Amino acid sequence: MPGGRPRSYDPEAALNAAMLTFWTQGYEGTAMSDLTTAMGMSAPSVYAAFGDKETLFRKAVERYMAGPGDYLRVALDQRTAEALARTFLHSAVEAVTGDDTPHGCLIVQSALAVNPRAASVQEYLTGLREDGVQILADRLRSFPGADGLPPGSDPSSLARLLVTVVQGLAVQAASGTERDALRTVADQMMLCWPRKAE
Amino acid sequence: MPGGRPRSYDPEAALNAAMLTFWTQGYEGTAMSDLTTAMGMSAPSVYAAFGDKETLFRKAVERYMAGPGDYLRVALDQRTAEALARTFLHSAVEAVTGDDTPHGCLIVQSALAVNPRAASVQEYLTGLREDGVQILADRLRSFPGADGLPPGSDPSSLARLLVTVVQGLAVQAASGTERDALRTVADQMMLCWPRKAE
DNA sequence: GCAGTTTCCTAACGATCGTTAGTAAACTAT
DNA sequence: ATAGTTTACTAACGATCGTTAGGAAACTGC
Repeated sequence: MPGGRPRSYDPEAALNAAMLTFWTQGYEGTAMSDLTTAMGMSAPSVYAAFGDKETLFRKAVERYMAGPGDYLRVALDQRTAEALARTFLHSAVEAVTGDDTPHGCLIVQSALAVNPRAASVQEYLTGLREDGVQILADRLRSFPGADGLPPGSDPSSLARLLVTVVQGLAVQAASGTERDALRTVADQMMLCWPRKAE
Repeated sequence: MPGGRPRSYDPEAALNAAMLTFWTQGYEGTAMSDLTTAMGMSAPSVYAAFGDKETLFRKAVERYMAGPGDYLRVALDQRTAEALARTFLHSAVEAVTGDDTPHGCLIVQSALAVNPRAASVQEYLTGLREDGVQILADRLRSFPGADGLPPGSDPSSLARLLVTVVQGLAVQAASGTERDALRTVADQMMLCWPRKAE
């Protein structure tokens, strides 16, 4: 089983560079020439290794969601509904204003301003975000007794409100709003999170 | 003073068509060919009448903010802080899920996924959104006594929270989330709006 | 040495991007 | 009619878009 010419790039590092570029500029705002420059590869090598632009984008999104974009996971591991909300908001703030990463959220960044030609990408991303709402609502419902929401609260509505706030945070982070301002938003949101009357 | 050949288009209607196109596809997602088709004009006529793409975009934004995008104005006219918040959220929901208009917000739609080449457009839109936060905060501070916020509340934080929620609403509306789901988000937000203890 | 295999890159593909000469057409005033 | 003025349109500009032939280069096994 012969070996052939060895690769001159690191696939992990190349995919990471592609992810960072999409994260900064969004799907449509990123040109193949931007990607080849960032990845340090020629265009034919990119196509051979990762497929066309949309396929590469989906791989970059998967990597994002398994890494810096996985701020939902930490929240789901919390033991009370309130801790879930607080953790979700604050880890989102940190994630969208990271010192070593682009500001904003790759998913939100690529979801808007979409040309009809890229409709399949938009649908893909919308699905991911709606999945998030569902997962969050299910988890809010799952807490037993005192760990859960106070009686009368609507888990779906609260889940969607949380996701809405996080998307707004992502918009502002991408526009340059300071991390501290966004922390204040998260705190303000938690000030009015529903609690049991004591 | 001679007249010359008469115009064969209505400048008002043409600018309106351009606004709707940018609203749907964002600044970068809209090609000049999309605009000429929607406006019913040839490219040279568009350039003669409105200038280049960025100039036309700014005129479209001005028109948007004076018309369907002016949901802040109604809120500022309210007589209490709580009514302001409620009106802002609900008129935003209606505006971003209009039956006769594209879904989403033109400003948010064009603010993300921006190629470095269009940086000037991004700065312009960010400025508009930060202006909104400031205006909202000032108005929240301006209500006298019982009409205003309860003691201990931070007008700036609440203003930014409101804008954050509205931006999240715009993201979801553009992605196809139903109007009723967004109304629920607005209601849920108002359920936890700070009130005086009674 | 010589196949066989895999990756490399230069160069180009057709399509579309935003933009603009250059000219024909339609009006008013003399 | 004719000159003057304004608008409309065809056709093209150079640049960039995403994508791909086609062939040289670098490895393994014989």
